[in-house]
Amino acid sequence: MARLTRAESQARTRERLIASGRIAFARTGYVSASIEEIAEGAGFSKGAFYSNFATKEALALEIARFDTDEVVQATVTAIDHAKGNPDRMMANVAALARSLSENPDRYILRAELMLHAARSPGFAAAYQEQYIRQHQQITELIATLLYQLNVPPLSAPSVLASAVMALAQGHALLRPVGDPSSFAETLRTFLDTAVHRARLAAEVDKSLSTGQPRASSSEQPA
Amino acid sequence: MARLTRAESQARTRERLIASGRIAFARTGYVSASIEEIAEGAGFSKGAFYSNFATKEALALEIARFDTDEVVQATVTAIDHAKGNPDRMMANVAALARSLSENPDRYILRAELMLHAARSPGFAAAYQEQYIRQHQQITELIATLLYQLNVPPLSAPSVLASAVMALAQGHALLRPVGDPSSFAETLRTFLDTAVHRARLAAEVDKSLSTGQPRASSSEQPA
Amino acid sequence: MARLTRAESQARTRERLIASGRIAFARTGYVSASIEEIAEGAGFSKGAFYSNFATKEALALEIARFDTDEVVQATVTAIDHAKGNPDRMMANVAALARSLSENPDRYILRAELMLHAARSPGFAAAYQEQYIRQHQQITELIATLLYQLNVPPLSAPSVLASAVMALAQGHALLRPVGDPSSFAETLRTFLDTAVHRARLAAEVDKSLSTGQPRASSSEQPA
Amino acid sequence: MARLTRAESQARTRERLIASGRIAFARTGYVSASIEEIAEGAGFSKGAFYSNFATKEALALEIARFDTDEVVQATVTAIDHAKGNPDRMMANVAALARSLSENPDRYILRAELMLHAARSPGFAAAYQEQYIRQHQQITELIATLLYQLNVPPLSAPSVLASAVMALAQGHALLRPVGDPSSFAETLRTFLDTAVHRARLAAEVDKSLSTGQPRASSSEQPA
DNA sequence: GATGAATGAGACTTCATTCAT
DNA sequence: AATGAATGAAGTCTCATTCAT
Repeated sequence: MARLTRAESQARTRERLIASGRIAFARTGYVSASIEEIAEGAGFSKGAFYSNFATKEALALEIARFDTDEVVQATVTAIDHAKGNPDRMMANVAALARSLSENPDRYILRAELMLHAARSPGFAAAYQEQYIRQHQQITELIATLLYQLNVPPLSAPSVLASAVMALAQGHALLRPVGDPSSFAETLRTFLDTAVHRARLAAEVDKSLSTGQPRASSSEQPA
Repeated sequence: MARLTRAESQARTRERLIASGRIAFARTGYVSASIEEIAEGAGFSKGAFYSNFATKEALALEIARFDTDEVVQATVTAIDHAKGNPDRMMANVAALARSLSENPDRYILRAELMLHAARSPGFAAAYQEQYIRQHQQITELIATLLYQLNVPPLSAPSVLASAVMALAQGHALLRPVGDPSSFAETLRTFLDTAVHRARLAAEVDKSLSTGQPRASSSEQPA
Repeated sequence: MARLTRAESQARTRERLIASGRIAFARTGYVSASIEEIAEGAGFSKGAFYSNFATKEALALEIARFDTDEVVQATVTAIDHAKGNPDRMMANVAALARSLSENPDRYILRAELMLHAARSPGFAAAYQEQYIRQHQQITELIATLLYQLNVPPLSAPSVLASAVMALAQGHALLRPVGDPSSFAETLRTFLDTAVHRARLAAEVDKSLSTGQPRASSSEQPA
Repeated sequence: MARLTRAESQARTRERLIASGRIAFARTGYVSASIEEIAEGAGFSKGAFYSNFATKEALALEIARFDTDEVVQATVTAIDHAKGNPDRMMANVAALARSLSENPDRYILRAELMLHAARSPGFAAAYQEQYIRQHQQITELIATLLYQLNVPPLSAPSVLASAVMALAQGHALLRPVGDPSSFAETLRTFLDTAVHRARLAAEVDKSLSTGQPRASSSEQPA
């Protein structure tokens, strides 16, 4: 095996601590998760933690960065791989939503971080940067999707992005108290409806101009 | 002033502790809020707390009950006061959404409780009861609203209730990290759209049967 | 045995913690002495310590107060018991010096506190109050002594008080590095000299007026 | 510039660490000063520290040696430069006292070391060697001074040396708690008094033998 | 010789909880 | 019922020291 340089070795340590931290924060909560638990989960001592992060909050921030990177990357990929094809785009977005919401830990973790942000102004400011990055990317995803579907948006894409993010976040929190509904499902319904409506609208325009009757309006949900 | 009986006096103490607990849990977080802080906020000592609640979790549960009672009561009132009038119902629901989301502390508190539920099976079971009560009431509110608006639902009312609750919850969490969007606004948009669509659908049906042209489909958002 | 009231019981706890703290600070040093060590020395748990003192520094301050009280009290007694008699006063002061310097722990403790004062402005301000109390009392002791001995002072009594306190403090610190000299001895020498000089001066005055020779000036040290 | 040899380079590192250690011990205290702080102050890493000193205590010892060397050297110079002239000697001693006491850090540092000596027998033994060197040198300074002034000593010069060292040490510790008096001032007073007394004594002897009146005894302090 | 990541003991402090008053 | 002193476990963080690079 190739010997790791010192820098590589430390980067590995950091990565493991971050991974362990994500698990610990999600499982135990930001406040309750102990440095001991986090370090041990990564296979290190408490001291190693403090060699890599000044405080627990510093780790939380790094986790937020990591988490954002992942989501942004996945979003970019979803857009790029669709290559302008609306059907592929729909499928990609649905798959992305399912994949993200399939692991509720991500949203539990986010809830922890957001609650911490509500109490720590410093952390809030730093976390905000990450939030904005994600929000912009999702806004772009939505705008692209709507454009490709040729669907006039209900609201501005950035507002829709907020709504989508809130919905995903909220769903994850409702689950532990017994709510069986799923964000991916809800989103899927909206997407299908939007497409259906787009197609329907075109059809209606045509039928209006020819005087032919169309499908009943009860099939056209919102 | 009339002397309070022993029972009344204790009930008062409980109430104050519950009120203080809501504030403390929202401000400081469930884990970080100390019994001392809660008791002091109610004007009592730690001992008084333990005379009224076995543990911190027992208080959390009582708080959940209280919170649910408030929301259920407000929902019932919103339905009843509409007296079958769709416009009044629309206004009531919008007002309810605004009033609830105006105080983000309620949702911060709920996030705390939901996260705690994710870790404490006992608490989760107990909180679930409360959640179900709210969910049923909101389902009824939605069903009633849709019925009065004569709008065919996108999904089952109970699923819509979950979505609405998730959206409200999610929005509250997004705020501390800088998201400026508002749940009440989002909901309002949906409501208006739904009404618009309902009216439009009726008009379309009519125009179709008479052959008259209708407003362009681009005015029909989703 | 008489049952202790709650207040009495806590006062006892405080006293024991203070006593234990004095020992621990002197033996182990202010920084190194642990709350555990202090509490255990008093027969309590760490928690009991924090029920009585907010921080280690708060204990240090209480110790300073206690220490000052003792010294001030002893000084007052030394003055009062002399009842204006110069010989008794001399003996009292010498005894006081011996008794204080016989227990070097007091000065070790003081050195710890003074060093801490050099680093903690808050503590310095609070300790200063105690220092001033002692200094004033010792100034009074010295002024009284000089007056009764009818010795014109080398400097202002308050400056002499500083010198005496510094000397006592310094001697205690020199001991651990092997200096065998003693503050009490040094002070005794000064006192005897002062008296001797006072007597001598009177004699010289007399001899001058009668023309009788006196003892050689080489017997009159400084 | 000439390349430093390996040995020279290491000597430089040691010197810097010692200088940084003096500052750190004085500023932060022996116990609280961290190796990191010391190394960083010297522009090195912790590793460099441990390449030069086995433990923190080893550095303390080296610092003690350094400090002693400086004082001894200054004392020797003060004696030598006086070249037997009493007035110059007086001035030199006064200047030395002022220069030493002008930087209270030296005495803060010494207090730290002495307190550490009180707790570490090994360190005490080693520090004692340094103390003795200084004490002997100061004893010689005092003896020389008294001889040149032709003043019969109050006590043995070595005892006076202890007193002077204690006084200097004590004064430095009293300062942080607000004592405004100064060792240099105190010493100056003593020196002036001693000289005055020496001159006076000579005059008195003369006046006694001639029957002439002399200055009032109240001008002759002790 | 110098670096600094990692260790692990130990520090101060907080806090849910108990219990005598 | 209410108080609050005391407990003791647990948490965050510091730091002297080691050792591979």
